[in-house]
Amino acid sequence: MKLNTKSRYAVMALADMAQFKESSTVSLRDISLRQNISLLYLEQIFLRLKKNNIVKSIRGVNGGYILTKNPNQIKISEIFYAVDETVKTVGCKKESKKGCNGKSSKCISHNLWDELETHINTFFEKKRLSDLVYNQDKSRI
Amino acid sequence: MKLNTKSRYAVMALADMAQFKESSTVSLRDISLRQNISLLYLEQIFLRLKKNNIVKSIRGVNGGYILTKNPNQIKISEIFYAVDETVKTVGCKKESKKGCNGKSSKCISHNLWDELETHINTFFEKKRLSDLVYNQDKSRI
DNA sequence: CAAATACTTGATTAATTTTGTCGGGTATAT
DNA sequence: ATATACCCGACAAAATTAATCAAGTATTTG
Repeated sequence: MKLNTKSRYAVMALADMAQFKESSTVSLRDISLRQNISLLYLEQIFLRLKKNNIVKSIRGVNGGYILTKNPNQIKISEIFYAVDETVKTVGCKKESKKGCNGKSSKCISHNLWDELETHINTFFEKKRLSDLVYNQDKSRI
Repeated sequence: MKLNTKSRYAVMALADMAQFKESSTVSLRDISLRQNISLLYLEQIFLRLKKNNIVKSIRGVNGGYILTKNPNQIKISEIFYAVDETVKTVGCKKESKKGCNGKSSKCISHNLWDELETHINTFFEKKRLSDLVYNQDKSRI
């Protein structure tokens, strides 16, 4: 199982914003430099974050992005949802008539994967952006 | 985050074996038919399971594979380890001198991903093959 | 012993997904 | 005006996953 960069970068970038929000807006260029993430890729990610109302944008010189809520009100799960990251553990489509393996029933391990999905999603539901910002200095290298 | 088929098939196949173990050995051909998994792909998977001592093989006619332990002694985590499935949430190598993003320190979200990894691995450590076999009929379609 | 079954192994290919980049925009402050 | 910075769809490169192929070896059974 691997977490993709899109969701990882999204969280990193938002945490960065939460941390460096002295100025009202934060430009992607700054985030790009500080977090070492490609600017063009960040743009792609922030379009989605904006569509999902996690940030709002201000155009033009001195423009940038602002968090729409307090970091303690932003769940990691929302961020993941915004960038289309979902936890997929089962092979079969839930809607499909046929079961996981083309048979008429659930595959033998179906329930396990369902539990796993719930287990992971619960983690993301509990965690908030603020958990990163205020704790991240606790155990640096 | 997506679970790959290799680990999913491995668990399915082993659960199948645990369930249909009337005869002493179970052939991959049977598993292939029952679980709808490519025989050739199964062979690849079982080589790894064998190397990791989760099954042993008997060649020739009436041959097949046998679980080396009781299903209640086989952790899902061992199975995953055997087929090289690991949970990877962080971008940076743990050994590398440089931090996650080429900087000298851990990235801002590093601890979160570490926690996530632990959270998922704990799940796999707790679950055993027997949990699948004896429960799987509880809520079939 | 011949034939069928079933495991063994490394290499290679096909398919998919991820990870970006590109090119052209538009809005705003100075 | 011009520089900055967001906006957006399409596209391409890279990596990974999933699966197949080819050519075996061992064992049972008639």
